[in-house]
Amino acid sequence: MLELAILGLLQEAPMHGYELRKELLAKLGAIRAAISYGSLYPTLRRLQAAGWITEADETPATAEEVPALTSRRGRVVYEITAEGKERFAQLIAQTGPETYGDTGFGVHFAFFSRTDRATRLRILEGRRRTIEERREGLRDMLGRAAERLDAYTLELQRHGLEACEREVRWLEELIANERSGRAPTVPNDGTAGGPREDNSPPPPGETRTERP
Amino acid sequence: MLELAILGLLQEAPMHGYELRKELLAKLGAIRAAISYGSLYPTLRRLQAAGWITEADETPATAEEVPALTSRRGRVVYEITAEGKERFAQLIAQTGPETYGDTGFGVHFAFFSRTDRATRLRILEGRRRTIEERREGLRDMLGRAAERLDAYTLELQRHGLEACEREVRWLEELIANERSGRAPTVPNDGTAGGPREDNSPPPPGETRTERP
DNA sequence: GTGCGATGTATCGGTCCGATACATCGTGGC
DNA sequence: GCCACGATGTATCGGACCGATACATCGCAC
Repeated sequence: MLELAILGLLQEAPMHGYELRKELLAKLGAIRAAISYGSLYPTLRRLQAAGWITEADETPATAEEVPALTSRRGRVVYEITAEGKERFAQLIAQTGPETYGDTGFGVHFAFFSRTDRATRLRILEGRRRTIEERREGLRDMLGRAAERLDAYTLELQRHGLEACEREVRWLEELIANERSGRAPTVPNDGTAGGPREDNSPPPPGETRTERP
Repeated sequence: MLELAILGLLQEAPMHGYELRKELLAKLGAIRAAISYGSLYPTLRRLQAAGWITEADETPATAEEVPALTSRRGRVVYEITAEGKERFAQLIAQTGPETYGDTGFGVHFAFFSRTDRATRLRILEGRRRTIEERREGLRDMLGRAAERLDAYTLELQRHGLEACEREVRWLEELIANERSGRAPTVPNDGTAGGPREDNSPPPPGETRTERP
């Protein structure tokens, strides 16, 4: 998952580790509370060894050429390679069971603007399926095994069930939106690259319910 | 986290690995989709090495004494020791940052019926604090950095924000309930003819010492 | 001039997951 | 009669990720 996220972010701009982590937190903040250096740096080294990213020189060209009086242990800026972009495209398009788990789905979703619509639909429907199954499991639990469990455990299940129902509804909305031909690759800054088959308004956007 | 859950479950009855996993899934189904044997069995061995659980003989005494014609690779039933109960009490009472994360909170909550009220309140309030901070982070993101992010990422944040608001409201309710001396809001009629020794969900309970 | 928080790179031990292997048991279909 | 198949059951391996920790530089407030 980290691999996919790093490759995706480096497609927007070259970055060094610290920056990458902040962007990761900004983009995935809704689904992951933290990204550890203990997984980030090893992953970067792995990606570099695979040839998917490379170190970029950081000399801004305008800077005076200060030679290494201090050994200048500076930041290491990474940029994605052509093979890296290919790898990203492959990872983003291939779906499996792990694509529908909480983290996997979140990461894939965060890069939907670089995903073609067919894949987006496949992922949204797979996720819906997964959540529906989880929902049914919780319903069974609350029905059949209720008397075996204490009130707190029951309340936890009830809350989980509600979250499932809510997410299914959210997914329905997103799926309907994709099908109806909206669902844009949003024209953000000029950094092109993603698949692009239409324009027009964002996902559900303003179709909010309640919230006084 | 697994350690805590295993110790908690074995306090209700001795169990073997397979059974333990099913009970774990039943109790934690709302917060964990799966429990892997790859973590369960090593943890069991660790707990046994620490003296917190032991293997129990499984011979039902009524069975005919069939000697090992087949090597009888049977199930291994574990039961908790006195030290294990002590360990559980210590783990359940001690709160730290990891107590307020998604998994940690869920596991602690699932064993609230074995937790004294002061600790329950401490955990609920710590969790609320954590979620409130996550919520503020997402709000900032949606406010300040909105134009840097594409529509899908934004939608993900929005959905995450809503989930945070929802959970905070849920926690408020639970906290109010704890303070007022009631059990969690259970929609079902009580009357659970508890098969277990420890079927007192309601609040005024203190930590108990069962097993005469 | 010095303490301190942000920036920045890096490793280590440990937890947990997913895949895999393998063996037993009961049941229903042929 | 028998056998395929799914449930039960124990177990290991490699890999992903986390949390703690270490250390070094920079700007700035006091």
